[in-house]
Amino acid sequence: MTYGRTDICRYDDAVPGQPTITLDRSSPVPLYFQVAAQFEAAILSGALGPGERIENEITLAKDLGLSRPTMRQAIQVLVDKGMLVRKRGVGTQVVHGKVSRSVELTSLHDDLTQAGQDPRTTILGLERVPADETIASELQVAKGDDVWSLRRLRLISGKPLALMHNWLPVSLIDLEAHDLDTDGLYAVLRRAGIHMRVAKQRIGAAPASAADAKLLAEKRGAPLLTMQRTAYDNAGHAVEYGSHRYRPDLYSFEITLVDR
Amino acid sequence: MTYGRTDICRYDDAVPGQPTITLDRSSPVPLYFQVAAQFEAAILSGALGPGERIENEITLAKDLGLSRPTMRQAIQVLVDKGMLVRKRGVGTQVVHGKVSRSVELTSLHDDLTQAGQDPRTTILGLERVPADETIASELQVAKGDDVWSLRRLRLISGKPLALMHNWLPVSLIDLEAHDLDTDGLYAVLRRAGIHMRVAKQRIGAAPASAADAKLLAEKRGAPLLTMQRTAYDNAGHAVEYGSHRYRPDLYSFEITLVDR
DNA sequence: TACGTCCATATGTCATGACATATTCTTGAC
DNA sequence: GTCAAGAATATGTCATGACATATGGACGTA
Repeated sequence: MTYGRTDICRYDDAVPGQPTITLDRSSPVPLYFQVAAQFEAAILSGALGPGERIENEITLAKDLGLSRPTMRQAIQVLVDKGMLVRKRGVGTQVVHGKVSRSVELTSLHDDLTQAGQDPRTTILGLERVPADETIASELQVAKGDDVWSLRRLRLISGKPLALMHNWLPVSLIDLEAHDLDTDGLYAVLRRAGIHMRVAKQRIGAAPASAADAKLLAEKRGAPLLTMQRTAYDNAGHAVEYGSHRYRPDLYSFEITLVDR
Repeated sequence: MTYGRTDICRYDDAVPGQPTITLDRSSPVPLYFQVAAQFEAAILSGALGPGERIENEITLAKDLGLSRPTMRQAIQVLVDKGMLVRKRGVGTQVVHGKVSRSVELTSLHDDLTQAGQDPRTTILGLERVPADETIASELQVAKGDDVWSLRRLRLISGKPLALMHNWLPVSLIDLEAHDLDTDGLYAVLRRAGIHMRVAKQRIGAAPASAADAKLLAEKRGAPLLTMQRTAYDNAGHAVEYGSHRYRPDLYSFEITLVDR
């Protein structure tokens, strides 16, 4: 059997509950990713329920016309996401418990948009300022060097949700306030060809200062959820440092941990 | 060249900065894991500094007598941990910025012990109680079924750090208070042959209640960091549900996110 | 009936080989 | 001297094959 550039392989499983997988070998999207995405969709849609076992790797690979390593790689993607659990000698099954999207390398704006909300943003300030000790260290620039300072208030359904303060190296990008009105910071960076690769976050809690309280419509001293994040690009250079405050009644962090 | 059961391969690189890797093919520890662990040690010790490039996969594999997929798998472990960054056509390098241990599937007790602290625990209560709606749903048992209810106060250097409330299915294990005096809950579970595989956490903030405040030596209404966690074992069954409160001046969560 | 052994099953680990593609450097032409 | 084409390099993806090992059930024996 020979595969042309536009071959499409379909695999209709007779077993009820097993999803229908479609492969497009002409697509630039890797095969393992195509398989993983379709299994993920099946799990999220409920076609594959919690605890349900999927076909074994070898059979799946054969039916789809793939090698076992490729099939394994596809399954591994979902195991890493905490959606599937492998049991040696037994098989692979969907995890119990409701599957929720885990914390990924996205901005708050992305998160909210994907959740079907309609986030709005007020720019409180965009200016170039000299980096203090902390900012210089996080962004790997010299103390006193100019950096962007961006302060924003994020609103959801008209209610203030988060107070965000970001710092970026001026060498990286020319920020314009009107770009940030409609899109999130990360969307602007992506358009400029800057892609995040690694980020380190610290999540804590702190009382609202008088200024915080006024902007977030809370009382002074009220508990706020805080997050500091430093993000790095492909080259490993610091791209952004942010210090944010969230209203805890409107926002929380969800994380899925997988032991390997 | 033939490998016996006790062969030891060593690889001394002439390039400064490249770590010395020792392989033990008689060990039950997978080869890729041995390689990854030694690279990780080299990075954490500073022998491999931020931004430093490591040898390419093919050369490394050849020098160590491994296949490329195995070498790749070893590197992938550290890429997943956010310690290495791959750049196609260029090479693999250590990420910039200080490398910190990311949030893993460990308990607070494990975290503190590893950090060289000396955590102490006070058991506030250990009893069997009927599960309410929330607990029953999280632990996948019927509402009203008996579950363990465990309340503990964690202290560090004599200061109260966290107030922890855990629920576990009674069918899982027989909990004894004296076991929990010295070790953490997760250590007790591990000894009983119960291994966590996946956990879902939600991190937020809330004001201290009067009872919280008294136990944590804070004022009523003071901000507390909160975390709810449900952990699942190999089989995908819920093992533990916990609702915890932390003093934000003494504890925060650190997370490393990696985009793939 | 209870227990232990054996076997089928499915994932875990590892080797070899091949081609695709992004990146960077070098070389050559205008 | 500058820019573009091409070569070198290194990771990304995929196929094939083999053996190791944990799990669970079936079968046989005491």
